[in-house]
Amino acid sequence: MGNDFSYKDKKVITIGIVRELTGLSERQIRYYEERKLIFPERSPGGSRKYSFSDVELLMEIANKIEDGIQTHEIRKQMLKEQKKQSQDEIRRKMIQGQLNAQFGIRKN
Amino acid sequence: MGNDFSYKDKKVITIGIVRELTGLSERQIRYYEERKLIFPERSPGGSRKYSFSDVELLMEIANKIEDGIQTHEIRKQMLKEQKKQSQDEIRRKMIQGQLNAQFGIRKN
DNA sequence: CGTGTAAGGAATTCTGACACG
DNA sequence: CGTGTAAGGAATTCTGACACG
Repeated sequence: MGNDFSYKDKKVITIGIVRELTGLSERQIRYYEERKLIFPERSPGGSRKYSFSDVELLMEIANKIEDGIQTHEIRKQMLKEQKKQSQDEIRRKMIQGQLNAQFGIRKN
Repeated sequence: MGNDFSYKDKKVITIGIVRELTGLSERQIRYYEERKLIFPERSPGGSRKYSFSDVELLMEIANKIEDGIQTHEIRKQMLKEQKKQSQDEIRRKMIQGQLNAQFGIRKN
């Protein structure tokens, strides 16, 4: 149910590669984490690991920073976005649930 | 024309992550490269970088090794596979070319 | 043939801090 | 506030070689 995720959300990219992909400095990338805009995983040794989704998100963040939006403001925007998305998710599931109840379970 | 590739073929994964994803030792991963079964890119400093496709390929290789197939044999199989695929690609393009010639250019 | 390992070095990453503003 | 930088240390990766078989 739901394509969920495959490669795009696997946290496998080290910060040096992210630097190359985004053009951001490691300092910037770590700072955005400090401001709770991005959430890499960690290797056993402590190295940060990012996903392709994270890379995309970092580029969006960079754009907003360039537009003069502060990290605090960006964070609020992102939280609002997340809330909207989870509500959509709930609606989708409720509708799907009703369909299943009426017509039986089928994939998708 | 052709979905080509997106994330799956981007070489962004370091050998330590590949080790975790595949369960292979770094020694094994490097050895399969030495035997020309896998072709990582390199960072400026010399570190190997793999794609998700590489990870999948490594797991197939590992299976064959377990079945007692030698690297040299695996390499021959892979070359044969590649030849078949590129021939399919050529046929596909020729047919597409004829269609374009008769009915004009359109996407896909 | 395929893999483990110890060796030494180089590249990569980490944190906390100072600086500027 | 957002970012650069030098500092010191730790984790990561690299190569070439010896070993076993």
